[in-house]
Amino acid sequence: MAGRASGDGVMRQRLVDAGRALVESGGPDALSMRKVAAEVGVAPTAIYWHVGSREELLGAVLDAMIADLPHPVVRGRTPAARIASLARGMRSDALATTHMQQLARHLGRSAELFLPAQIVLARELSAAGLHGTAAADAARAVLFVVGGFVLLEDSYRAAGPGVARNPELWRGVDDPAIDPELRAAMSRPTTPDALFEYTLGRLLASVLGS
Amino acid sequence: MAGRASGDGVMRQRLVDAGRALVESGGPDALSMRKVAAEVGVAPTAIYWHVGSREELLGAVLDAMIADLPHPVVRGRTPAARIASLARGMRSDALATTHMQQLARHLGRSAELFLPAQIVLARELSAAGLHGTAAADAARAVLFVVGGFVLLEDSYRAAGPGVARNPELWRGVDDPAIDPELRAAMSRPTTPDALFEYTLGRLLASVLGS
DNA sequence: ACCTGAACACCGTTCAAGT
DNA sequence: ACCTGAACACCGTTCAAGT
Repeated sequence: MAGRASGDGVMRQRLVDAGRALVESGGPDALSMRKVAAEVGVAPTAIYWHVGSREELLGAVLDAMIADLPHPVVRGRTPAARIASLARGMRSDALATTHMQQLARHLGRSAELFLPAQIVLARELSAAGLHGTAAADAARAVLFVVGGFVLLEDSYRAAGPGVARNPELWRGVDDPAIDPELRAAMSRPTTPDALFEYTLGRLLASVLGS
Repeated sequence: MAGRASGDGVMRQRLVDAGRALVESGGPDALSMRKVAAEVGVAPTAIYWHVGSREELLGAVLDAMIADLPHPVVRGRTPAARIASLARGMRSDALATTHMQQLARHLGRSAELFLPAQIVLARELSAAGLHGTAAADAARAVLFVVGGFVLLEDSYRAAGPGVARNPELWRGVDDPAIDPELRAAMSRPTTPDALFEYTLGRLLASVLGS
C-alpha cells in the first residue's frame, strides 16, 4: 500500500512541491494530476509510480505544509488572558491558511493541525490550576469553540455575492414576540472579531470559574 | 439570467426530484448531470434547457429540501432550559441532514437553514429579558457555538478509518508541564453529546448572566 | 418550445510497452 | 527503475440540428 517507498525521491519531491503550489493558490480542488504533471514536465501517468494516487499526493502536500507551521504563541499574565491570546492566535493562523485547512478537512486530518495548540492550551490550563477531567472538558470546549468558529467563518466568507446573508434575512423577519431592538441589531452586520471576542470571553469566564 | 422561467415546469420538477434523490443518498458530489439525465430518461444536455447549470440545479434541490424542514421545537420552563432544548434540537436536526448541510455549505446558504431556529432563539431571549445588542450578542454566540460544533462534528465523522484521531495523537504527547491526569483524560475518547452539553451549559450560564 | 447528438475541454486511473 | 502512450470511464457545457 501507499504506492512505493520510492528510492531517493527527488522526483517525488518535485511532484509534491508542484502540488503544494496548486493547493496554496487554489485549494485542494485546484490540484489535478494533469496540472501537476504539466508543471513538472512529465506525463500524467508518471505520477502514479511515485505517489500512488491523488489522495496520497494531497496527503504528502499536507505533510509538507504542516512542517512549515508556526508554533503557537502565548502572551499575557493571567490564565484567562494567556488562553485568550492563544485562542486568538489559533484563529488568525487558521484564517491565514484557509486552503490548508480545507485540505486537512478533506483528508480528515484537522485534528493534527490543532495538536500543537492543544498541547499549549493543556499547559496553560494546568498552570491555571485545572486538573484531570475538568481540565480536559475545559480544553475541549475551548478547542471546539475556536475550531467551530473558524470553520463557520470560512464557509461564510466563501459564500459568493448574490447570497442572502444573515442581516438581509433578518430584515424580512416580523415577529411581535421579538424585541424590536433585537431585531434591528440582528439586521446589522457583525464583525467576526467582535463576536469571537464576546463568545470566547463568555466561555472562558465560565470555564475558568472566575 | 437563472436559466428560464420554464413554462409549467413538470420536466423541471422531475429533474429536481432526481437530483434531490442523488444528493440525499450521496451528498452534493454524487449529483452529476449525466446521472440525473439517465434517471429521468433524457439526454444530459436536455437539462440545460430547464435549469441553466449544475449549480442552479443544486440550488433548486436545496430549495425543495428546505421546504420540507421541520420547525424548531422548544421545551422546558426556565429560559436556560428552553434555549438549551432549542440548541439540542438544532444539533440533532443538523446531524440528521448532513448531506443537506453539505449542500447548503457548498452553495454558501447555510444561514438560511438556521434562520427559523434563530427566530425562535430571539423570541426566547426576549422572553428571558434580554434586549437590543446584548440579546443579539447572546443570540449570535449561541448560534455560532451550535453551528460550529455541528460543522466540526460532521468533519470528524467524515474522517475515515486509518486517520489519527485526537486521543491517539494525545497518547504520543509527553510534556512535564501538563498535568498527567489531564493528559490521560485527553487520551480517552469523548462522546460528542457530553462535550456539547458541557460547552452549551457553560456558554448559557455566562450569557444568561445566572 | 423542447430535445438530441456531436463535440470540446476537462478529470483520475490502469496497464502494456518502451528504455 | 522509471517513464510514455493509448485507453477507459467518467465529468460540465455549448451549440447546431432536428421535431
